[in-house]
Amino acid sequence: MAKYETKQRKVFLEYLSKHLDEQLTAIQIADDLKSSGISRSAVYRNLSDLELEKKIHKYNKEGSREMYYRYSGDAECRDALHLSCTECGCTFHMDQETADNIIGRIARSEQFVVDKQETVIYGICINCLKKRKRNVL
Amino acid sequence: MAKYETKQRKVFLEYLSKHLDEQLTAIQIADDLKSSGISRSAVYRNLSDLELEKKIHKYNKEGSREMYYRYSGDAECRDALHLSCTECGCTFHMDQETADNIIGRIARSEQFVVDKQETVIYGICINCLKKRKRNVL
DNA sequence: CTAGTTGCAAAGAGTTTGCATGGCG
DNA sequence: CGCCATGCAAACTCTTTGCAACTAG
Repeated sequence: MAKYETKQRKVFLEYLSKHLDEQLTAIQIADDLKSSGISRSAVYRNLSDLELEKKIHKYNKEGSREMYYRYSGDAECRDALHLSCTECGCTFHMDQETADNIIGRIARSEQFVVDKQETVIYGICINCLKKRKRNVL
Repeated sequence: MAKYETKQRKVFLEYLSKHLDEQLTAIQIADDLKSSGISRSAVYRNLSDLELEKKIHKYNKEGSREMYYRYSGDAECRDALHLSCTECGCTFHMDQETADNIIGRIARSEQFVVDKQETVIYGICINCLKKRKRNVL
């Protein structure tokens, strides 16, 4: 897979690099790339190629029907444990030391080896917490 | 919602209680309940009612198109942090002390409040690890 | 030239919905 | 009796696929 560097694939990968770690649906991507002359099926096919290469994470969000894709092309991004805010959708990496500590602790107390790639920890980020407090006051 | 106790709903809830914390697809459930005379749409409708009541968690698994449902009707189950094996699909609760410790640590070092209901930690359980080792040897 | 890639439209799969019927309270 | 829930089938949405045309190497 991904043997030829077509102009569609080039534009597609460029697009993803600009949206590292964002939560995107296939249709969002396809719409954004329509003007660049990339078909919906090319988007789907390239997405699933990347999924097989483990460069993109495919998942879904509570209550929605579509799949979401999170591109984390580089190794650093792939090795990190992700935190994702259910309110604003922002996603970021957990500090490595904290992550390693947590994963070690789970391994010891639960005999369970965490898969960093597969796991996303959901919750509320500090900004959304602050916003909430503001609205309550 | 859920104002009348129909015989379908009764059977449906009974079924779920027997499959606490398991990963089920709507179609699996519908198939299992077909013989009890419950239609596919009733299953879907009851599932989404439960989702609104936060008694069931809806999500999807990497690489599959359908949604999975995990019923955790009782409060204890809802309050626990779940670990799920990507190999055998078994799901269980993290020890409360460990969970609280981890969540506290993330709150402090990342300023991020984990949502236990929404988060599932994926990885490999001890049984599957052992199986793997056996196969390697 | 050969094999991978694309675009289109059609097929698929899972889920949702409209409407008439039936059952709970 | 009134309202909610059910069943059926049709509608929908997102995704995948077959196939012919195209293009990178």
